[in-house]
Amino acid sequence: MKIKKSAGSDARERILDVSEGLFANGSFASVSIRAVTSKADVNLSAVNYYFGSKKGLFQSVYVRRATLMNHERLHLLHEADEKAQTGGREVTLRELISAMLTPPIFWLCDEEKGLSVYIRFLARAYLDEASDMDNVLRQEVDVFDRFVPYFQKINPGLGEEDIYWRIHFMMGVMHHTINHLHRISLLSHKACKVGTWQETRDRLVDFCCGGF
Amino acid sequence: MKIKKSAGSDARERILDVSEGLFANGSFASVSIRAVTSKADVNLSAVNYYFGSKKGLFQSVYVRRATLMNHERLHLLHEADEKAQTGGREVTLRELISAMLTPPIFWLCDEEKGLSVYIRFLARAYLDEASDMDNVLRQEVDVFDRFVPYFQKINPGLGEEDIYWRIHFMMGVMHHTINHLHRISLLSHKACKVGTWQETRDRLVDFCCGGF
DNA sequence: CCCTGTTTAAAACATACGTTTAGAATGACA
DNA sequence: TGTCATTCTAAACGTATGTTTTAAACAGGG
Repeated sequence: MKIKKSAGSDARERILDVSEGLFANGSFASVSIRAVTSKADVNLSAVNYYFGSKKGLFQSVYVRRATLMNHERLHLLHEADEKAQTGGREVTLRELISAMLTPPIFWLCDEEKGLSVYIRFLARAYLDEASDMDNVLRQEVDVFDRFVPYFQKINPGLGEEDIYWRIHFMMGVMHHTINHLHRISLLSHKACKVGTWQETRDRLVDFCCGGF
Repeated sequence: MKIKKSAGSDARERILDVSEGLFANGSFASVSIRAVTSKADVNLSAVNYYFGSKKGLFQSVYVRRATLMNHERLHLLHEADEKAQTGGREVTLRELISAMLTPPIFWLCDEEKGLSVYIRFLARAYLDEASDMDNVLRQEVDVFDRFVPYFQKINPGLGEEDIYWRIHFMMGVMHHTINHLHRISLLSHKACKVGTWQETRDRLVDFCCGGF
């Protein structure tokens, strides 16, 4: 049950990398510790040694990058706020939505750094009961709370309830886009191709701006 | 490997009902045949007897209701088309979107008939690699194809590609709404409550109409 | 009634799973 | 160099899994 947090050898990191990938493609139950350890080229007991349990591993995969992503969101919000203040105007709806969606979409499309895997992991983790995702959400909720006043300033007619519903919907579009990006070509009989991440992000932001 | 299709005893139906519920709440791998059979109060071997395998069971759960739902969608489309023709006008965007979203949302919120369980099952099945969902999608794709000309007539400026992207986004909002309906109250600090299905549907359709 | 096909039942099979244990290797520091 | 905590390894444990097998119960028509 003891969970090590000290500066791990690279074995620990390798386990996180590998399991992040496997959890991104399969459900919690369908990914076995043995699959993880053999692919990470570490001993079977390493997972239990470093993370205490399979569930501990899963949560560690989440934690490793979550804070950074939400930090990026707040950074973009802050940037937009500053730019608006110096320009003597309000933050635009598009800036707000873009601040929320750009980090995950950007990460998603950045194959090089392996962040894309994490995003797919995240989107899947939302649905998996095995991972205690209410705690996960709480971190995101805190971030979204910071956005709410801006939405209200832009559209004073909107109640808090309306705003939360729409944020909720937005996350829906995003997670679905993430999880089914490859399927757009099937759905469209190959008419659609997945382009750059900016293209995807713009389409998504367009859609969400319209929704708001 | 033989799959029975004849008029089954109610054991077969009971297995479908129970596993539909279990698969709606957990991943394919996390639901065991033993959990299904014991809850359905049938013998362990019944699943393999009736459906050949666990995967066969999963697909049978899907097939049992899929055709009906897509039929409802087409029926609503047809209805809207007729009403428009007699009125001497075009089918509206809202009618189109409503035709696509109403059946699943309606089913989702109809606790009585147990259809809601199927919708949650469906939304989850989209993400589960264990179930060969490309075949599943093909059935939906055929239905959506019937909608495309209408979208084009409403907005001739839109290319096929744009339309498929937006349909894709719409499905995203819907599946997310379905899977996380209970979470809206957490996200909003209990400001939002889940009301009637019409209310949910209207919010959803509003959002999607805006997106289009 | 017996025969035939279908359905249910119990048991066993082989394998895969998460976890634990006991000990070897390693490396830092005295 | 010897000590000690940390890291890694190999093996085993107990349990749960999907599936198969064998045979019993059942139903309907000749």
